[in-house]
Amino acid sequence: MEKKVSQAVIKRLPRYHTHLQELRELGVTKISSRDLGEKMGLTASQVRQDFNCFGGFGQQGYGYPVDGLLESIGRILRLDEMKTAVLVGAGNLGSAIINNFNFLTNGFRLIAAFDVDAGLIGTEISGVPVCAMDTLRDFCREHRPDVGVLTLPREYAHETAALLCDCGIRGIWNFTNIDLHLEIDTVPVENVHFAESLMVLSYRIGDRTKRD
Amino acid sequence: MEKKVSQAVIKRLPRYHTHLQELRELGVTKISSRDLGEKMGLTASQVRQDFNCFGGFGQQGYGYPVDGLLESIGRILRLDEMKTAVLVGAGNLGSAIINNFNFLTNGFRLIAAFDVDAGLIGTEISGVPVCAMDTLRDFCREHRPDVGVLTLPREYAHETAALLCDCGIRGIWNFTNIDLHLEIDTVPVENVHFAESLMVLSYRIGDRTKRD
DNA sequence: TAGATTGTTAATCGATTAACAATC
DNA sequence: TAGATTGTTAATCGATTAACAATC
Repeated sequence: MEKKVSQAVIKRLPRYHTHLQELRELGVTKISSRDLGEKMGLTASQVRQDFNCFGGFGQQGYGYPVDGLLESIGRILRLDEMKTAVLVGAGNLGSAIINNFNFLTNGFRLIAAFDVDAGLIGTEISGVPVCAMDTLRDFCREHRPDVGVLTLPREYAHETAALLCDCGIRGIWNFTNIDLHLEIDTVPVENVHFAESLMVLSYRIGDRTKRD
Repeated sequence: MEKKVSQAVIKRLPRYHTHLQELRELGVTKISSRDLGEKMGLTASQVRQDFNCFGGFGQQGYGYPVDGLLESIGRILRLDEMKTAVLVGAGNLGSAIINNFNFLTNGFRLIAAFDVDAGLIGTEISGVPVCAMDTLRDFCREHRPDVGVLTLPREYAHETAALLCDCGIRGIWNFTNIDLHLEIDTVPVENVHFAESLMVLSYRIGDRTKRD
């Protein structure tokens, strides 16, 4: 029953979720693999293969119920279970993420931020308390956050990641331009590397010029 | 001579670049595919295959010269050509990117930001002037920026992307939680979707629990 | 020359697509 | 029942890995 789910499929799950949410908002109650695929730029075959990694969500001759499918995918992604996160590095990027990113709709409660800046410590950013960096260890031991968000300068990324792992963190969301995933492979790491993304864009627009 | 370069290879190029930069800083002058692969979590074969998409950068019996390889990859990614960018939406996320992200080291000059907030218009963020949203069209016609950075509310993403395309933008760097790449396929779009990344992490830590 | 390591071809592996029987 | 569409198996395609001759 339990098929091994490939990385490619997992990366598509959030997109399915987003598109299904959109459909639900539009009042659509059922969708065929063909229509969903078309909307997302995938083949109907691929959509069905993807869903069947987790079991039969559809009904022959009818399609997939939007609500049920959305809930199933949400459960697979564990969006229904509330998890907690701490953010390390409450500077520009860190505070932007606190202010902008909706942790709650993604199943996370951001319980604290940490920084070395004395001017920030003791304040709140969008309701999230900013604590002193040297209280991070004790805080994690006490509150056992599930995920650590790294938005600090790259120089401190490794040691902080190590500290978090040491305190039993379950995952790291890494905004640092450093490949953490290689050294710490006991704990899953997801990277958000702005520069890599822009470089790919740079390559792709360059390519385009040649064609003109 | 011109092999088709796969998406997978292109996505690895920025990582090669970063790792080679690191090596150069450490004073390393040559590296074998085996050692580079080990450092990056790839096989030696894959490293050689990747580089040979673009031509023979190495020397048999010796390896790859770090400097030369770095420069070649930089040129492939067009990091050596200076391009220009405008940012649309100078709120929290937008200003964080302006303040934090080093456009210059990625071959871009951020020449202006645009917003509807009268309080921001006329100010500067890290030396980047913030202009009124309704001047965007004229500005683009005059200055012909290469890339548009979308950090505005998702509701306005589509119309703004359309406007930019209309003014001859060559690429879009999209921070909006919307799949732009499907509708506008004349212009390359690179997406930075925070939520998707966190959902994948959520899935992966969930998975881990079962094993314990 | 001997050792090392590339460039490149062939083999393998995995993911996507196509096809179709099952069934709502 | 007839039409539609899934679930699933088989075929294809592409990417990764292995192997090895070329050569520095």
